[in-house]
Amino acid sequence: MGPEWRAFDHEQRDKRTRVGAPITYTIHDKGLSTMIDWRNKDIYGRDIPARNRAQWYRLRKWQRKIRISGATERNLAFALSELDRDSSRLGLPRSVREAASVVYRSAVENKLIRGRSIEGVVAASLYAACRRCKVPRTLDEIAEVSRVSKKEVGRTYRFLTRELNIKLPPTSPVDYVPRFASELGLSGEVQSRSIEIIEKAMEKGLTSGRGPTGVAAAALYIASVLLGERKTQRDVADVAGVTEVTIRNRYKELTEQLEMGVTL
Amino acid sequence: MTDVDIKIENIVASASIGKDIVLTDVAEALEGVDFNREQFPGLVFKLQDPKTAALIFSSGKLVCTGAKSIDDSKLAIKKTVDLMRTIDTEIPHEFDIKIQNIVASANLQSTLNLEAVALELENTEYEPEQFPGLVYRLSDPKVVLLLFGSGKVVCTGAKTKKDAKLGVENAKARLGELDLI
DNA sequence: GCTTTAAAAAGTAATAT
DNA sequence: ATATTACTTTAAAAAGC
Repeated sequence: MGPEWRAFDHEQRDKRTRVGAPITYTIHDKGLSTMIDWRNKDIYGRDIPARNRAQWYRLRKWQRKIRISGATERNLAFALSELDRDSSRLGLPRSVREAASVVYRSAVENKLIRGRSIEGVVAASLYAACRRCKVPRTLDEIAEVSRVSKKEVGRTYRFLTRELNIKLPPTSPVDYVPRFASELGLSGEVQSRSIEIIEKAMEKGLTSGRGPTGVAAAALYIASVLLGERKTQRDVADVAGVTEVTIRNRYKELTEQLEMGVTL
Repeated sequence: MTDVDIKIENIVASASIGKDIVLTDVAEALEGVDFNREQFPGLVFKLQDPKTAALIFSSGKLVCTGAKSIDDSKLAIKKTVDLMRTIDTEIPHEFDIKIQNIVASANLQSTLNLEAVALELENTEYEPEQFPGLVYRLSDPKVVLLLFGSGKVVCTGAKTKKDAKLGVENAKARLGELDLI
């Protein structure tokens, strides 16, 4: 995973360099930039002739706009670099990263960044995008790669979804199956069986209030045993980020309440 | 219409004694006191009967939590202030007590499919990854309910027992209207 | 927003036996 | 492997950072 995301990261960094978007460069009014005095004086402190005042005001107004858009672009560039970093560390495809940037940009357009950190809004946008794209990451995983706490990612996510009217259903355990199965090296048959188990569980109300990752982990564990590709609870627990106790609890509940025979 | 039994689990009340308090004096004279000004400006005093905790501030205002009934909450505050008066005899005998929040639990006697409730019911938040309960914000009365798959409910934010009960009843009625119960 | 208090719900986690 | 203990969420007040 190392080389891949590094290459990804470098590609993005190079792209940014090519388009010349400043990331960390502090732009003060140096170099080509010229201050337009806020008093009606020229650079020698002389009053500006009345006939030139109108033009002076226009220049001042124009500069204000430039300075503001400069800060906006600088922040957007920083946000996008954060998004690239988080996304690559999570091994997310470009489409998800782009979906997240759409959420972030609309957050900016709706002035939702005020009082919040760019990192936090980026992390929450990415969390939302992952869910929307059906490749969910847990709040813990998002918090791990960003330098935002789980609490703040969750809080900002709720704020964004509420303010931007983004309606996302709770994450389905089904959406975790492909990723977990892949990391465990489980076949497509096991994945299909897991999904069947989860759907039956949902119909019988066995998923209400339970963590999606725990349900997905238990379903994968059961399916792996049923189809002769047995994985240990420890291995499944590790990829799903839950404890063996949780897998055991879900496993018991599913085998008891669904028609499955004891396969332990 | 739908009679629901509510059990009050906790009450938060506040009061304002008309006089400033020297917290260090109270801390030395009473037992069951925790006071770290750097950590929190209020002095924490735990009363055994009614089993409550009071936060006492130098301004003479205090907060009482933990009581299971409005009467207990008021009694706890009076007992606490009586103890404070043994240190400062100038403390008035008359002062107002205001109930700020009531937390109650109830049982809808019917399991709930939370993912369905999340889809149909308005003003809800359901994130099972974070918490097993579904958060339902009611506007009339203005309370917040936590709905669980078991049918158990927690209602908080009410200032009267009537509103706590009404909150659960209105939530139950709404769930019934949407065929979610 | 945070700090502190109390309490319920049910799931999950960490630690003890 | 099971039994505790503890933390997640909700509301509200207090004084101050």
